[in-house]
Amino acid sequence: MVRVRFAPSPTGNLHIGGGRTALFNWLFAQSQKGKFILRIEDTDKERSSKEFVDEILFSLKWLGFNWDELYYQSQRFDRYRQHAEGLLKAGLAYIEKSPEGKEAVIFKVTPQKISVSDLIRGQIEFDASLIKDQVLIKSDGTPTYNFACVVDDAEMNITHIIRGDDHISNTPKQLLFYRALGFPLPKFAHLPLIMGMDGGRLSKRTGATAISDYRKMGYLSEALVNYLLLLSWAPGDNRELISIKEAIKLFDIKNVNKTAATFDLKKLDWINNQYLKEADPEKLADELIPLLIGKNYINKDNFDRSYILTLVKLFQARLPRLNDFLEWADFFFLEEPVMDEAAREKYLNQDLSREFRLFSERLEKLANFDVAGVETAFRDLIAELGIESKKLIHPIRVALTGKTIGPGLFEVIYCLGRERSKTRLFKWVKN
RNA sequence: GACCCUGUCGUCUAGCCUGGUCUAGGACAAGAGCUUUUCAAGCUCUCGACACGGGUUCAAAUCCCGUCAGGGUCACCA
Repeated sequence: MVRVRFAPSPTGNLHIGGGRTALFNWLFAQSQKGKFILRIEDTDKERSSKEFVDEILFSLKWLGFNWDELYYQSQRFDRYRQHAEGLLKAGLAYIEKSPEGKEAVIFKVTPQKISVSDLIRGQIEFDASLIKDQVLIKSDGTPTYNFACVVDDAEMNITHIIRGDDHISNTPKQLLFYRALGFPLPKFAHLPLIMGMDGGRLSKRTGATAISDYRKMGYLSEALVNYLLLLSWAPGDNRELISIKEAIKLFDIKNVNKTAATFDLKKLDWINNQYLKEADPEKLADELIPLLIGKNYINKDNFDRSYILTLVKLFQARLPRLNDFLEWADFFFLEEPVMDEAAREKYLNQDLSREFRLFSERLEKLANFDVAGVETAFRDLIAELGIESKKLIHPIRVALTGKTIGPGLFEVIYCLGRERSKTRLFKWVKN
């Protein structure tokens, strides 16, 4: 039975790299019908916090990676201590006293060649004579990362260790512990790192790093997972949009790339838009409603859900991020549209009083105020005036929305309603 | 600096294992155009890569060696 684990340290939010490591572990477990274990590595009491634990758990759930078992290293100190004692008795470790008289347990490294067969990279050779003796138990009584990690992975029967590239150099040290402790060896797979657009480490300077930041910006978890998946794996048939279900069927750890990948927000935007197009408007509305309330665009206790649903449908196909709706559709919620000055300059710097008045009259007289009716009213008017439709369509859009871009004008007018449309047009009519 | 990993369009990648079908395919971005209504949507087109040098071979993106470049690790942090 395959058992993998994701072992974050609660010293910060779950970041993009961690999310991707969790994804590949979870995916591998699913594809092998194995178990996905979550282990919180909170041995550093100073830097760990409950808030980060909660945040990490929340983000993992949001991404859809549910775990089968959950452990905390802080609750297992006796296990590490016990194994350290064993190594001490076996003469494989020794005690070192600090000037204050505190004792640390140190592992004696014997020079030797060590080789690991990595599922992604193949054979990797190390020379243990370059590795110095390793601390197992620090003088404050807590275990070091590498030691706790080995004890846990062995006791939790982890069969495959899938983790970031940055752990390659920890591997020989851990291997030495496995041998000394007499534990069977798991298989290793080291994932390539994710880099920022500047080629360096993904950092806050080069963009958001926390998974939760992406959630707050309006990325769908399915889209983010799809993007992360593509960052070092491909199905091989040029497809880019892959549901997690398909990924489970197609995934093979051996096909994971070896090269570090650069995180490209533009591509994430594209993928997110693809998912937004197909998303259930009801769900999108659920996400948006609290945000609309927060902006005072709608009243918490009294709003028209079906109206919001209509607007979501109008915009969802063109949004890179769901939250862009707040800005792009603001004119539906504000008393007056926020006017883009450049747009006003370009389209409303002429006297269109006559045209706007005539159009308003047509809207007024409309028997069926629907999208088709609005369009007919408009087409009839420009035919009568003998002008090109674009001469009037852009100014009307700017007058109604304050923007030069947006959904089709007739749908906008229909959703805005007869009265609001007329009122906004009349603002530009001179008597 | 030492050790380790990696090197295909600006970016993500297919191809590499099992050399010829690769004058290297797809996607994002960028540029151009179309869409008798905009565009951040849609459609079409264009630009654009095998890091470099040797070798093996009839034949190399594919195999071997070297160089260079990028990244990672060298904590009583995880």
